[in-house]
Amino acid sequence: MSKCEQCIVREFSSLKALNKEEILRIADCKSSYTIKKGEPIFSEGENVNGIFCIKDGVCKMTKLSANGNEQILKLITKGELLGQRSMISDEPVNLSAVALEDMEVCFIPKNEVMRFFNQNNQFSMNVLKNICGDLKEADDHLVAMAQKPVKQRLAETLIYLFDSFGTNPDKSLNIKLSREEIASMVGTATESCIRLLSDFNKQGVIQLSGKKIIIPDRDKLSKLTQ
Amino acid sequence: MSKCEQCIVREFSSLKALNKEEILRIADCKSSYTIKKGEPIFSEGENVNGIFCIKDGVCKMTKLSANGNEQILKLITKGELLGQRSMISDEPVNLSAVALEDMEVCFIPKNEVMRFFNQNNQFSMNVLKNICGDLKEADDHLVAMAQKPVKQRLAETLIYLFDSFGTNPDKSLNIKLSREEIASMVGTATESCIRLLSDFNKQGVIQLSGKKIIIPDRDKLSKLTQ
DNA sequence: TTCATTAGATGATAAATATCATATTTTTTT
DNA sequence: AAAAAAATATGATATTTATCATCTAATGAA
Repeated sequence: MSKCEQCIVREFSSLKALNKEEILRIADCKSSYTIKKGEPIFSEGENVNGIFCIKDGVCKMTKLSANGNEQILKLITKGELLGQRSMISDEPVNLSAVALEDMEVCFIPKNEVMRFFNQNNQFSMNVLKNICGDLKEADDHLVAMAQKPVKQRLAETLIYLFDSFGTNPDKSLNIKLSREEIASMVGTATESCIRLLSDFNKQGVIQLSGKKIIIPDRDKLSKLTQ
Repeated sequence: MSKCEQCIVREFSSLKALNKEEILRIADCKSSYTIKKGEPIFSEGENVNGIFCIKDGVCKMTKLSANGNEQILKLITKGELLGQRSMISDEPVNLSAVALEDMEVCFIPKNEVMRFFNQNNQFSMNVLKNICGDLKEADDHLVAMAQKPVKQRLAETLIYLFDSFGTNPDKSLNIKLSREEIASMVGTATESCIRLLSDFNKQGVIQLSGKKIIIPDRDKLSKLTQ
């Protein structure tokens, strides 16, 4: 069992506020899991009772809409925490987390996290600011969904992927998503998404090569978001 | 200047965690304002540096989309607080608040609120839980916007208004909104909104009488949301 | 009250998006 | 490697939604 001291999650998340002693305590009580691509870390409605540290890999945060469609709200990647909101609200999680690639995660039980939360002011402030950031993002996202047409939303989604995951040497997006998954980020039908990608390709804003999406010029694509 | 002790905001908001002494302190440092219908309490991008208590009246929380349309994200009514997220993130507000009717509000400067925040654990926990609730709501709302057609979203909006503001004796919604405002809650064109309201009327799910919207049977309307 | 202005309503039409069908390509399984 | 399955692509069409035009009703100012 690792000591958590060198963990990337400690480096990048709210946990950076914890001191050595507190980190050791976590190392003691955490449990580690490997999640295979396609498997859930948790599912909408579950009682999670703790938070997950994403040590490696990427997952999608999804919610089933009433008509059975899955909406992807965001992607979470290594270094981040999952389940903070639900832990604080003391409610079941409202989103599912599903691995997009094989993942390494750790679980820290609620009572431990809440101990730090109550005794370490910097930690609780970090968590709070994180959630505030999520709320702002959610509001922005909501307005885009309500007001922007599919073409603009698709462009925004591609920019989001570019900014969050960067590109490979060939400038293809460094995140593996099916067209169906991109569509459910955008909030549109898979065929519409494919068609628009194809249009972007013809316009020269992106290049499609197999299922790879190449973004030669971020600015050019970015213009399509407004 | 009132003493805040009997204030409805104290009764219903996070402020209920404050003790008598703390409330007196607020009474001392607060400033009271009357906001006329149509006027903003604050606007997107402003540095607010404190929170507002809504003593009376209702306001809309809006955000301008890139194409110049206003989206109404939610309505805030008496007893609630405004500006918590922005104060905690130490950022300009990301939404505008505009009075839908004449309002009574009080402003509490940031340094005072933060003092309570740091010294009164129950208060900070209340604020945190509030923001967590907002985040959950925003996620749900986002999925509805992305996945549901306009007709369903309109029905949801009417249900939201019914549940939040109730009805007059004639079962008309007890909140005054123009068709344009309803449309910008739903995220659609004003004409489309009017047309659908007219359809609902013909279907007998609602009744239109002047600009009043009468909801004789919540359940019947509720069925249109799925 | 009367006029002017704004809000609401509705038709006609255009544009955006979804759906269904089917072909092609890619991936997985055998 | 071959066969099967799944994902991607694209055409045809239907449905949804927006836009523009025009009319009517409601509201506010003189």
